[in-house]
Amino acid sequence: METTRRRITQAAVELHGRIGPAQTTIAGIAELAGVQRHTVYRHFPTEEELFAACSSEYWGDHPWPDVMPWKEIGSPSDRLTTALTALYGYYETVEQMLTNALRDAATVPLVERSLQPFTGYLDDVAAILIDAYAPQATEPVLLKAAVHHAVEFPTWQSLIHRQGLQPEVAVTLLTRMIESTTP
Amino acid sequence: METTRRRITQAAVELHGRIGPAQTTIAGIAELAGVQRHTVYRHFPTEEELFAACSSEYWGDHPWPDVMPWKEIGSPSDRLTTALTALYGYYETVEQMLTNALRDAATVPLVERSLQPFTGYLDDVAAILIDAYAPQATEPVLLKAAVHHAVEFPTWQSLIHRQGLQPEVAVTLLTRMIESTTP
DNA sequence: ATTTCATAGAACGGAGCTGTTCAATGAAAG
DNA sequence: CTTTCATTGAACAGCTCCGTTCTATGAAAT
Repeated sequence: METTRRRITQAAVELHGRIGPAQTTIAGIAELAGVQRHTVYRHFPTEEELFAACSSEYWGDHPWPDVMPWKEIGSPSDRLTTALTALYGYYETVEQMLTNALRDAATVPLVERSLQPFTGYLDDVAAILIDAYAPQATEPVLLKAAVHHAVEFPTWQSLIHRQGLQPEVAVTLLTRMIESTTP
Repeated sequence: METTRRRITQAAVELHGRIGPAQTTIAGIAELAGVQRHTVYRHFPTEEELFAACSSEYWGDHPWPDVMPWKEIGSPSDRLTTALTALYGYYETVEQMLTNALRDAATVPLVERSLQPFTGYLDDVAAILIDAYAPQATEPVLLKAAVHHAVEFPTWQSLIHRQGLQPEVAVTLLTRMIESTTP
């Protein structure tokens, strides 16, 4: 039955967000799903398939901000502000999961693999932002580093959570950093 | 015997740096120290005492850069550059341990407690740097956030490792970000 | 009406870790 | 020389997880 499968992946996603993938056990998933451990193994013979199902499930529910509209924005500053604001709004909604997943990626190889599409997306975002500034860039290395840094989730965590900035203020600060690398 | 105790704490520190505190087991420590598990329990009845011994051992071997000289530097820019450069050099030497400890702090309460002195040190550093700029600061909130962000280990990780910047270049970039908050 | 199949429920052996206990060894201190 | 004490080595019960196996139930498909 399809509903059983979904209850399992939903339970897994729930636990990944609550305690993190590293601490999530098959036993825990089965219990939360109200299912026998055995049943989990039937649907997902390998952890790999389970992780894949979780990724689909989660990213399906939390799609990344669409980058297409940003490409239409000619002004580098506007493009940057728009993209960063959207991205930071998105981070608010996926905070728990990203916090746990990025933390556990270092210890659980499967988690790192599951994050690769997201990492690729961030690289795309960064490339689009860099492109806008590229023509006038006098320090391309610094520009690239600054944009990639701005786009990362740990940077959002630092500025928003630990430094207590409002998202718009954080965007302002990072915009200044990035634009300090262009004339 | 005192040497046994030190072999135990050294083994523990070694494992904390290699695989992280969260994955470090008493059994593993005993084995690496070439000692019976029992012996570990004798010297450190509670995990708390073991962690305390590890902290002393590690911070003793890797003392934080002295902040006193920085207070003598009148120029805010010079003070900032000097301090950040020293701090970033220090981060190179404690990278593994900080990477693991900060990651595991979220899941192992004892690790978080052990890190509090270090966190306090970073706050001191930030305060000293902010002080230098404070008189001319027109946006104190931004200034404070920027300095705290610059001083954090995750920021160093991002700029140095993931963005691939040279330390001096990273310092330059962050200096610009910070100084963009003052006239 | 019968077969098929997903699931429940229970159990197995194996692994790794925990904290504790016991007896044996050996070295240093009195 | 004798006592004290740190350490060894081995064992115990306990816990949680793993992956697998068996039987039983029940519902849906044919």
